[in-house]
Amino acid sequence: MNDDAMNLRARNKQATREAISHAALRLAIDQGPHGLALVRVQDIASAAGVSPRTYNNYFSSREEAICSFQADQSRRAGQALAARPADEPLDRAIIAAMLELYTDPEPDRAGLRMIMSTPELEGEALKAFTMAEGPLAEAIAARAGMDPERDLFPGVTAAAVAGAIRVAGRHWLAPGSAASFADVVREALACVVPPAPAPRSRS
Amino acid sequence: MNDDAMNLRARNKQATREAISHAALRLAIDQGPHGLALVRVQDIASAAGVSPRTYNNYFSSREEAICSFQADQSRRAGQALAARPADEPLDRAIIAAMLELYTDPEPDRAGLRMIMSTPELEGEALKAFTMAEGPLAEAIAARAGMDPERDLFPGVTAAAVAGAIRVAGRHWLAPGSAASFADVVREALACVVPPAPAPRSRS
DNA sequence: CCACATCTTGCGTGTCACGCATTATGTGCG
DNA sequence: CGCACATAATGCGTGACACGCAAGATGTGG
Repeated sequence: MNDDAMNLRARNKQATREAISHAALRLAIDQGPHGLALVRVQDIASAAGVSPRTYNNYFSSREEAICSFQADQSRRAGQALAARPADEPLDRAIIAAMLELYTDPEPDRAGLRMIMSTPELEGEALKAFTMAEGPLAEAIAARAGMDPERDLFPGVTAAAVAGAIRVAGRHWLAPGSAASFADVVREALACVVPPAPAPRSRS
Repeated sequence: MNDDAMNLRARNKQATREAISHAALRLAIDQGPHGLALVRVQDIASAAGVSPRTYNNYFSSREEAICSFQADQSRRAGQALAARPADEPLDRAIIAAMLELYTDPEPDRAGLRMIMSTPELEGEALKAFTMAEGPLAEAIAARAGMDPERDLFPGVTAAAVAGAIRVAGRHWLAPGSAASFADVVREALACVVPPAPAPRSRS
């Protein structure tokens, strides 16, 4: 009961959080990448059914609210990789994990285009994608038997993977690309993922 | 004469721009990563010897002003790579160019630490490092004989390189790292730079 | 059913970005 | 050598925002 009871409150919080985030992204998409300034905090709050002050209890900027979904997704990158079977080679594990995480439902083109090609959102969008790096680096280090504090490989590889997915997204949004997002991500990751992880420990 | 005359105006602009940026970074460093909110626009403007309104003619946020130096540096990444001899292999060219650009004067530890480990600056800092990617991708594509619009390799590699340098910076700032920044960057780039560029064109 | 914790809300405040009009500072030409 | 023009700097006013604070609403547990 403790769990259920606590979960009730926690889920209310989560629900309003998602309501605000969803409303913010929706309104932003409606106005398009060039009219983001027209999306007022008041609009987001009322669209989410909360007070403007409450909105500010969950997010401290419009940008943060709009990119919240992307940020949450990136935060799961670590556990996505950790969930892969331990005997899978690193490169295959990374590719499989990232495909699961980012292409399980094909991303919403409008939403992704909004957060990736709106100048005012660039900073928050980069923060959102970069949030994958920490957990990813931990998971990579665990797999390669390295110390993420001492060895550069995990952190650098994580950054490369996150960057590859970001570039894949940009490419997928570009006009004239008929490929599925999964194919683009595969091709992008193939450029940076080490076929042989070369798990040398630091000298 | 046209050049000199025009240069006078342009150099005045550049000078005030640098004055503002420098003052902003200086004040931010003085307050430390935890007191950025105490750095008022008015302070930056008066420290730079300009009006607060003028400050806002050059930068539209404190964060942008503080990270301006890093952004300018990143913007030169493309030409740094393009300036390498054409017969140099891609991996060596990238490493040499990045070492020139980012380690020619060893970075200022206080400044780098400020922009890399201040939460409020994270978005702008990422934008600053990411600004290297576009020009870098162009230069890589030119070297590999690829089309940066169609092939993913240039863009992904550029993102990986920028990410590697960012991670190298973080590692270099961590306590207990006695290595020079150049060594850290070398080691980081070794994790992502393709020893053989594998210049296959897209099917 | 009641005391407590947590969430929501309204209000006030200080800061900020920016449009607009005015003044100062270079620029090029007659 | 000035004089018309372009560009930059400044002052002012406005609208919006983030956030601290305290009161009210809503669950939570005994």
